[in-house]
Amino acid sequence: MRYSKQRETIYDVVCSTKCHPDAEWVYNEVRKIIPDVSLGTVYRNLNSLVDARRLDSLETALKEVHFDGDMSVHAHFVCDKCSKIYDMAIKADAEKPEGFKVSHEKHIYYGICKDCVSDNIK
Amino acid sequence: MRYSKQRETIYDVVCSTKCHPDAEWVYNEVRKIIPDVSLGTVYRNLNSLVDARRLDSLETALKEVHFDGDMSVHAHFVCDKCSKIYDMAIKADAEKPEGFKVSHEKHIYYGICKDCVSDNIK
DNA sequence: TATTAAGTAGTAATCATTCCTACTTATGAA
DNA sequence: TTCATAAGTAGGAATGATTACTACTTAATA
Repeated sequence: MRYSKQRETIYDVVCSTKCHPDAEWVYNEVRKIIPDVSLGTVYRNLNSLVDARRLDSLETALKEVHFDGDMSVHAHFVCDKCSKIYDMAIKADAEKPEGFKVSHEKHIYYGICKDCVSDNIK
Repeated sequence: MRYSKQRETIYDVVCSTKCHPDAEWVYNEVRKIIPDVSLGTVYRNLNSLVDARRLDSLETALKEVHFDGDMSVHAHFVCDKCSKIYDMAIKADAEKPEGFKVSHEKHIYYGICKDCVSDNIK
């Protein structure tokens, strides 16, 4: 994989936020740095960065694809109400099935986040 | 939610297989029972069954949506080579932070399955 | 600095999924 | 058992996120 300014900018943009952005958000941020970047380039590179295991992707209940530059093994919590995505620590890691080669894993919890729970009480 | 023959047939079809089918597969199976069922009806009911927590959905690395009638908490292993989906015992659990209401969870492992690993050795 | 294969911008095409409309049916009340 | 009505459906059109295509550009290597 050859160096490209576009790909590294896309990578930096995803890594510099904790908001778990989607492709459109990344596109808009990258345009602030490379105004004529194309949306296709953003999609292509997000995918190749995920394939290269430099980024992670996750899907919300609404089937939106979001990206995460934090490649440490951790879980996500997606709020069904406000759609905010939270990072969560993984507690236990148990037995691996014999003969299967796990290359990466996704742990997503869905529900109502702290903020939305307290909004309901008000 | 009112009874409909279409919805119950769709539910039965998903529950009667362990293959974690996608919408198209369900559509073709349901057509064997209700020949003039429409694809829109299959999509609408798969979604409403997921919303009603009677079915589960999961996405492969290729962003295909698959369905599962087994609502017990378990993980999935998706083979990056043959795309087969396996059921697995839960390996990882997250620290559920105070105040968050978890309604359901997804645990997906990606990699190479036992069969494909041994194919490579041959 | 010349070669070339990988990468890009811009735009067109794709296709899984959703939306729309007129018709059908389950359900509960009278 | 009608009847009213709101939920559900078939069939087809529309949507929109993502991918594909093409001519141009650029990184990497000799």
